[in-house]
Amino acid sequence: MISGPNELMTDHSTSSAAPIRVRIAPSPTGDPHVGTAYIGLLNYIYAKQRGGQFVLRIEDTDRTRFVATSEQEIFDSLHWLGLQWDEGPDVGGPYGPYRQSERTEIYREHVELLLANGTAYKAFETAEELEAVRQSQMAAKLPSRYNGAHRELTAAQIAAFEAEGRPYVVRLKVPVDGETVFRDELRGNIAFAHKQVDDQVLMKSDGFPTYHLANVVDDHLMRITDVIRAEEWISSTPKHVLLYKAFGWDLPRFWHMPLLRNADKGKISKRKNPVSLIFYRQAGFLPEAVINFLGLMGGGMPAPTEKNDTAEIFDIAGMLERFDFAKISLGGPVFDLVKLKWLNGEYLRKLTPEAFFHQLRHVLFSDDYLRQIAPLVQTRIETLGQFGDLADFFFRDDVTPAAEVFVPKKRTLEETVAFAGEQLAVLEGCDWSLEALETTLKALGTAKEWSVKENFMLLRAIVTGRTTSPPLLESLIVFGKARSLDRVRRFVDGQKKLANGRK
RNA sequence: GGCGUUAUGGUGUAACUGGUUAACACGUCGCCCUCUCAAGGCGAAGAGUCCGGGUUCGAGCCCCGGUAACGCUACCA
Repeated sequence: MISGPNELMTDHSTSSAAPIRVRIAPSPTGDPHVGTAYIGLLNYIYAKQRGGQFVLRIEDTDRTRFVATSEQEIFDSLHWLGLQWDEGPDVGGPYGPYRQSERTEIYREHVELLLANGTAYKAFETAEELEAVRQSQMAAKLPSRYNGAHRELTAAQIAAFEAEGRPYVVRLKVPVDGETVFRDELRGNIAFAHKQVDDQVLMKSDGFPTYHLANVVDDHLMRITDVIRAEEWISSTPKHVLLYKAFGWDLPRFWHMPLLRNADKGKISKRKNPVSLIFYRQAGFLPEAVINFLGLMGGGMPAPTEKNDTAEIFDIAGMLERFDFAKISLGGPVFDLVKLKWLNGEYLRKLTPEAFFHQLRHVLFSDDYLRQIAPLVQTRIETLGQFGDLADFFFRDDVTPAAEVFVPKKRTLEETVAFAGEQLAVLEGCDWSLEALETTLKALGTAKEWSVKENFMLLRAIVTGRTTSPPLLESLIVFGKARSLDRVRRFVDGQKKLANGRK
């Protein structure tokens, strides 16, 4: 029985008695992401339109990618955008804790339940062994999937492995035959044959759950009624459905939202687009404009139909009034920076002169920012009037240096641009501290046989637009990782475009 | 490779339950305003709705078959 999205939509809008509860579950693994804001906004709107609750949960089960400062930055960025949650690690709530790393005992108990009822099993292979299997499968052009070697271990075998003290993971025992069908509220029914569903690891050998387990357990325990998340989760939804069944729990509704895209249509990524909310804040985008723009992505709002119709300009209140989840369009929208800038300009122009001054004063020329810049220039100028001669790049958006400025004497344009690309790559993964920047950059220089001078001068030219500037590394730190990377990325992209144009 | 999702100008969206020359915004180009640049005003180009069949008096909307893009394919989320 196939039912269309519309039918699905209407059958719960009137019935569902449980109070609506939704959540976002960002991972503290780096800068707060624009995709988190997008999904966060949608969840917020959905809950508030229905008198429901919006929950923020921190998905920090991956300790290898954990970034200590990230959680606070997620809070700050979402608040900056005007999103507030009813429950979360910082505000508490009746279903806490809201940080998954503090719920490990809960997951452990739940895994025991699955082990006991036979819907999960222990597997003792090492990560290396699994990787080898995967490689050979790929080489043989077979679908890479867990081969199920430890699926039917006897009690004696398990006891033996455990006696050895061998670490193990717990896997979901996906039925061999049949299929799992679930409803996506925007698309209708989606079916996956069980042959296609892997025996997902639920509990890692370090005792932490994977997303799949933690997410299902938490959503159930936190009484989440609607899971509104990105489309990339569709393929793992059958695993989640199987888990709900294994526990004997009711399913939430699933809404998979289209993925934000780069201009080349790929899933939005930092290599091709600024994705850090910190970037948007520091670069002087107004939160109202960012929210408005996000609200435009994927439809949902009534569109303007007549000339000079201003329906495209709206705030969160407007979205609460008019946003319609049934009208979401499913094609992945391109995150078009050009249109975002236009919108931002609209908001800037609407500001009163006093409010505009306030923005300038507190965003671009904040005391905090100036205080960090001041020591970098103090010994290098003779009148205060020269400040701008040296520090202009801290306040500019476009510093594009000419080839004469950035290409070292003994290098060609091509190899220079290529090296800048290498700089970008290593900088992306680099901790934004003096020591880390210095060792990372120098290591790259050594590897590619670029002298420290060539290396640093190139980066200086890219970031400051000049060959003379305050100390490079200190400047990078003050200017910030998000904006510095954006500058390098734009430089590399721009030069590549020029090169293509010459061909 | 396997599975899944999606498909309207360059971009974001619109087109009521199939009904006249596919609409609006961004961008682009031109003109006006103007000391410049923006803003603002006016105007233009740009899609025949991924392709091929079918149903129908009539299809962007329905059906069938392709194609392409994207996503997933981890002891990441």
